[in-house]
Amino acid sequence: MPYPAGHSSEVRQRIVHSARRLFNRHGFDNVSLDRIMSGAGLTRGGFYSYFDSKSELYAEVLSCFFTDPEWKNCWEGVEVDLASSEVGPQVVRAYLSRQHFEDIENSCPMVALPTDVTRSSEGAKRAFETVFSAMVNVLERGILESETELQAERRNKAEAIAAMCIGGMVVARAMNDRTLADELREGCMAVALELGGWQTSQVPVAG
Amino acid sequence: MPYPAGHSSEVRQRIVHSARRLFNRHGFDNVSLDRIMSGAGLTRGGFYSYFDSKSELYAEVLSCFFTDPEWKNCWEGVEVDLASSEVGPQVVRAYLSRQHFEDIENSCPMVALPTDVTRSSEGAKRAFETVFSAMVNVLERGILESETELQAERRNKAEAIAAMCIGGMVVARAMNDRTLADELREGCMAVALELGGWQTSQVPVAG
DNA sequence: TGTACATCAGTGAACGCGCGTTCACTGATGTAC
DNA sequence: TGTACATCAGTGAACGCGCGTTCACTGATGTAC
Repeated sequence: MPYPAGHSSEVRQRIVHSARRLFNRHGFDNVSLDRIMSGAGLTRGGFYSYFDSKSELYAEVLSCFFTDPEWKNCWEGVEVDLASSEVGPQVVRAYLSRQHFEDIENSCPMVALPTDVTRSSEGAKRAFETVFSAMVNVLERGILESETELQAERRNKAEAIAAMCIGGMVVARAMNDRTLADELREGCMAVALELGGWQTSQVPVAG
Repeated sequence: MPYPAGHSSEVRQRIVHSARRLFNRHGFDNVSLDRIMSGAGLTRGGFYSYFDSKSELYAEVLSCFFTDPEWKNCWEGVEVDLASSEVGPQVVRAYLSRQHFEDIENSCPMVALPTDVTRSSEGAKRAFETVFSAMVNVLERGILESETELQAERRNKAEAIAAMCIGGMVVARAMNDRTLADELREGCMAVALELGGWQTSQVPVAG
């Protein structure tokens, strides 16, 4: 055993992190193994000691996002405490924050890569599903059990809020006009918070 | 003038349509000019008589979607009448329909290509913005003026509904499990219709 | 402590391939007479 | 009506390039003695 135990898993993680940064910015297909490996401090050839093919990385990058303890620090300045009863509005505010909008490299891959996943393998889609379900679970827990809402209705709302968060960010990033993007992002935030019962209706001040 | 007038614009449209089908399915970067041109019944070399570069096509494909009279027939079986007072719920139902989910080639490019646009040129982003604004305008007009809602609030709601429609479809397509995708799509439809004031709360029957 | 060694993580040249783009050419077209 | 011609839409071979993947090799490592 010429190399210390844990060496290989540490290197593997470095490759995945490098890939996530590059994939988030350029998509699956516009990133070469050269760039991924040099981002991890290695050279091209070594890749195949860790993965069987490039596409095997896709699912790995997705799965690691929510399991990685790092993700909670991705959107600086926005606290997310999974145990808190305020977790619902916290997640919505963090997800639709200006920080998350701007920080593409550390972005949630559901915002940066959804259509890449659609065109990709079953494994990547399964990983996407898991990440999405995790997000919906967190939001569902955050919806107050007050009123006479049935559980199915709460689940339904949580899914819709998640879709609005992801959709709002995806569309905002595809726009050219920053003002329009901000308006959309903040509008989605207000409506999502109201939907979850976390804030009463509030009209954004017209510029 | 050895070729009839209108010949060149007819060919140009054939190229754009071929490109739209292929882009929608495979993304901007995974489609070669060879495939686009042969889809239009031509060969590679002719492309540069119509466009300066491949990326010039991106914006063109996006802009043509809403201006093209074809789009209203894209999602077979779902009537959309832009003049109708029922246009709001009609657009939501059509957009989140099973047909639109399945028909990727004729899909709205905002669902099939949003992250490709994010990584693309300013021109493509401007075109995306225009298509999105058109959708928001239609939804806004569909929101009843009843109640004391201010105009800014209606606009805000229309944007949020559009983001939910796009986000719901994007995420549903990235999933592996068809049942989960259907649940999400229908859940978003119910919540979007309620948000627009077009339907009272309705809990989907649990399987 | 010091030396020889087996291991294997990582290297980098090489492969076949498909891409976007260019360009000299072809041949179908409407026109002139 | 028929023939010669100028035009230019479309062709397809060629270019340079970067990619994913392979593989014979290197050299840093911990171990044996």
